[in-house]
Amino acid sequence: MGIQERKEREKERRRQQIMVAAKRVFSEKGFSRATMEDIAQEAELSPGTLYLYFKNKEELYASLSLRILQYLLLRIEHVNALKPAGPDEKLKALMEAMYDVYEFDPLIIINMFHLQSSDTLKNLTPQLLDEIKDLIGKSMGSIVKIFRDGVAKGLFIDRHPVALADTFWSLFSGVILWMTSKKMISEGKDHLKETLVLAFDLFYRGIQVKATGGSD
Amino acid sequence: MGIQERKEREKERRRQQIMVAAKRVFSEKGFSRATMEDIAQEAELSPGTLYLYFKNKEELYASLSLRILQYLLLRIEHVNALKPAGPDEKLKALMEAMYDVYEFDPLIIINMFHLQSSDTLKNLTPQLLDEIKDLIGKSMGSIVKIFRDGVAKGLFIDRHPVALADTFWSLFSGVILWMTSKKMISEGKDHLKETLVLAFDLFYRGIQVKATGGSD
Amino acid sequence: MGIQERKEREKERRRQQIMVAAKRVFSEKGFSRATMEDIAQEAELSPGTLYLYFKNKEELYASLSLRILQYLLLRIEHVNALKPAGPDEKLKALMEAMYDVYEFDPLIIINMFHLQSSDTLKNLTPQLLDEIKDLIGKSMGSIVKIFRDGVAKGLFIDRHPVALADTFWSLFSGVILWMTSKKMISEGKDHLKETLVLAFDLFYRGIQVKATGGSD
Amino acid sequence: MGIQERKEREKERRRQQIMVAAKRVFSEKGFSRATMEDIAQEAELSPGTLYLYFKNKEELYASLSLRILQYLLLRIEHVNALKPAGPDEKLKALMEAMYDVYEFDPLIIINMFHLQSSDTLKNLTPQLLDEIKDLIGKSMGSIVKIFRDGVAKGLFIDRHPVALADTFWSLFSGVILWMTSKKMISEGKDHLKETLVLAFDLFYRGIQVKATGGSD
DNA sequence: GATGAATGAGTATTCATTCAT
DNA sequence: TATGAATGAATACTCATTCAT
Repeated sequence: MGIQERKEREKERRRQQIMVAAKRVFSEKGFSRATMEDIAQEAELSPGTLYLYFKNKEELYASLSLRILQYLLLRIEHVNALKPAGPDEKLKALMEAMYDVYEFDPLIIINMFHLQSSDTLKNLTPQLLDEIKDLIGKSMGSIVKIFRDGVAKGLFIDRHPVALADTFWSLFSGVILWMTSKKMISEGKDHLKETLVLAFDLFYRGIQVKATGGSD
Repeated sequence: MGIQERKEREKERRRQQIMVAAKRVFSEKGFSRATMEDIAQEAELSPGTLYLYFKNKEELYASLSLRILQYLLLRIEHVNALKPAGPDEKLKALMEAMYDVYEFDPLIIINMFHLQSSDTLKNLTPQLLDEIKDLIGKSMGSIVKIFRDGVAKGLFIDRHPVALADTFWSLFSGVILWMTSKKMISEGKDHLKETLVLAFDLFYRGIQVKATGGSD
Repeated sequence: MGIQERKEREKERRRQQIMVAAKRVFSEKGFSRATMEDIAQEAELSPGTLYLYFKNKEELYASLSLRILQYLLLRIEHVNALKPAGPDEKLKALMEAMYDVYEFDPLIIINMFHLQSSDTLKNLTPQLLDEIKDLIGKSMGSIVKIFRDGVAKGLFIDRHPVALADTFWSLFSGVILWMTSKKMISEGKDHLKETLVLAFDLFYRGIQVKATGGSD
Repeated sequence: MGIQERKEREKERRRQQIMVAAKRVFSEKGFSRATMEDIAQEAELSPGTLYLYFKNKEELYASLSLRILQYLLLRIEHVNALKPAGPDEKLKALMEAMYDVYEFDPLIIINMFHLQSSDTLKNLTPQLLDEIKDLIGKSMGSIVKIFRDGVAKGLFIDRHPVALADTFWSLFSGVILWMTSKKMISEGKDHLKETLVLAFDLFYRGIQVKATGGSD
C-alpha cells in the first residue's frame, strides 16, 4: 500500500507537471493554436505521455479549469467561514478573494467561457464534467449564501440572492474580458485592476440598503 | 450607371447572403469548428464563391462583428441624440438599446471577444481592422459622453467617465457571457433578460448620487 | 467575303493581343504561377474571352512557342536563302539569327523545354501539336542542310549532319539556360551574350577541317 | 550511443526511402503535377510522414538536387585528384564523369533548372540553399581549375577559364535537355549518348591549341 | 510507464474553366 | 462576341491521436 500510495503521488506529480506546462502554452497561444506537441515540449515529455494522463486535448484544458475552480471554491469557502463577519464584510472579502483567483490564473474566465461549447462538453469524461459542474455549483452556492444572508439581514437590497450572485459574477468576468480585449485592440495601458475595484465598489453601493431609503 | 448600381446592389446582396449563412454556422459551431464548406453549403454557394466576397475565414467572421458594431453605434448615437433627455434618462435608454443589439445578434459579445486574438488581427485587411477599431472607439466615446455629462451635472458619482463606461460595458458583456455559459452547463432556464435588468438596475443605483450625499 | 476577311483579321488581332499579354505574364511568373486571370487583366479582357481564342492554358502557352518557332524558321530560311554564301558564312549568319530570335523572345528555350512534358502534349489540339512539330522539323531541317552542305564541301568535319545540328542547337539552348540559372543563383553579372559568342566560336573551331588535316 | 547512432541511421534510411520515391514520381510527372500524396503512396508512407523529414514539397525536391550535386562534386574532385594527368586527360575524364552523373540521375539538369525560380528559392531552408550554392560553387570551381590549368600550360585556347567552364557545362546540359525534348516530340530513337560524345569531341577540338596556330 | 515515429483525416484556399446574360 | 460571376475539383500542409518498442 505504501507503494500504491507513492505511485499515486508520483502520478499526481506528473499530472501537475503537465498542467503547468499546458497552462503556459494555452495562455500564450489559446486553445486552438496550442498543439499537444508544444505542451509536451514545454513539459519536457513526449506527446504520447500526455495521453497517459489526460484523455485528450479538451480534457487537459478542462482540467486546468477544474484546478482553478478548486482554488476558487477554497477561497470562497474560506470567506464564508469567517464566522464573526457580517454579509457586507464577507462580500468585501469575497471581492478580494476573487481578484486573488484571477491573479493565480488570469485564464479563469476564458477557461470557463471555453466550457460553453457543447463540442467541448462532449469530449469530456462524464466524471470530469460532473466534477466541474459540482465545483461551479458549490462555488455559486457559497456566493449565493452571502447574498441570502445579506438580504435576510436587511443589509442588501431585496432581490433573489441567486440573481445577485449571478450579477456579481458577471461583473467580475465581464471586467476581466472587456479590459483584456480593450487592451488588445487599442494597445493602451492596462486598467484592469482599477476598473475591477470601481466595478465592485459601484456594485456594493448598488445593493446596499440605505438608512434613509434607496431608490427601491 | 443604372447597370453599375444594380451590380453593386447585387454584390451587396451576395455578401449579405453569405454573412447570414456564416452567422448561422458560426453560432452553431463556433469559429474553429465551422468550415468554409459548411458556410458555403448553408449559403447554397460553392466554397470558391465565398472567397470572391471575403478574403478569408477570419475576415468573413470579422465582417459579422462589423455589422453588429455598426448597428450598435447607430443605436447608441440615437440615444445620444435624445436632445431633451438628461443623462439618467439617456442611460436608461442606452440599456434598452444594448439589449436590442443583443437580440439583433446574440453573438455580439463572443464576436468581440474573438477579436482579441492577435492571430485574428493579423489576418484582417488593415482597412477592415481600422473600421472595427473606429466603430468601437466611436461607440465607447458615445457612451462615455453620457457618463461625462452625468458626472458634470452632479447626477452620477464622480469617477472617471471612461472607467464608468468600461464598467457599464463589462457588466453588459459579463451578464451575457455568464448567463449563456451557465445555461450551457446547468441546462436550466434562461434568466438572461432578468439578470440583465437587475444588473443594470444595481449599476444605476450604484452610480447615483443620493440627495443626502453619497459614500464618496 | 470582305466581311469574312475583316472578321478573320479582327480575330487574329485579338489572338495577338492575348499572346502579347500572356508572354509578359508567363515571362514574369512562369507557367504554373501565372493565372489566366493575370493574363486576362494584362490583356484588358475577361478570363472567359481567353477561352474564345485558346482552348486552354497549355494551348495558349504553346501558341507562344509556335510564334517564336515561326520567327525562328523565318530567320533560318532567310539565312539559307543567302545564295552566294558558303556553309561557313551561312553558319555565322545562323548564329546571328539565333541570337536575334533569343532577343525577340528570351523564353524560347524555356518554352520549348516546357513542351517536353507529356501532360502538356496531351492538352494540345492535335492540329497545334502538328504545327509545332512541323516547324521544329523544318527549322532543324534547314539547319541540318547547312551542315550537310559544309560536310559535303569538306569544310566541316565529317559527322552526321543531324548530329552536328543537334549539337549546335544544344549549345545554343544550353548556354541560355545555364547562364540564366547561374545568374539567378549567384546573382552576379549577366555574361550570356559573351558566353554565347565564345561557345559558338569554339563550336566553329571544333567543326572546322584544318588545311593541314584535323584530328579526325 | 549505439542507440543514438542506430536512430540516426534509421532516420537517414527513411529520408532515402522518401527521396527514392520522390525521384520516381517527380521524374514521371514533373514538379507541379506530382502531389505529395503520390509520393507518399510510392514510398508506402502517409503524407504526414513526408513532412517529418522534409519541410515542404520544394525542399523535398531540392534535396534531390542536393544529392546529385554531392555526387557530381565527388566525381569532379576525383577527376581533379588524378595527379599525374594533364589538363587534356582530366578534361576527358571529366566528360566521362559527367555522363556517369547523368546516368546516376537523368533529372540532374531539370532539377538544377528548377532552382532558377525565385519562388523555389524562397521556400527553401537557408541552410539547404547555402549547401546547394556551395556545392554548385565548388563543382564549378573544380571544373574551372582544369581549364585554368590547361590555358596556363598552353594546351587550351587562351580564354577566360570561367567562360570555358560555363561553355562546357552549357554544352552538357544543353545536349541533355535538347535530346530529351526531341525524343518527346518526335518519339524517335534516343541518340543522347552519341550526341553527347560528339558534342564533347567537338568542344575538345574547339579549345585545343594547334601546333600551327588556331583560328584565333 | 514512456517514447516519438507514424498516421491520415480534416481544411483553407486557389484557379482553370464554364455558361447565363 | 464578350463578360465575369460562379464553380468545385484539387492539394499542400497540420496536428490530435495511436501504438510498437
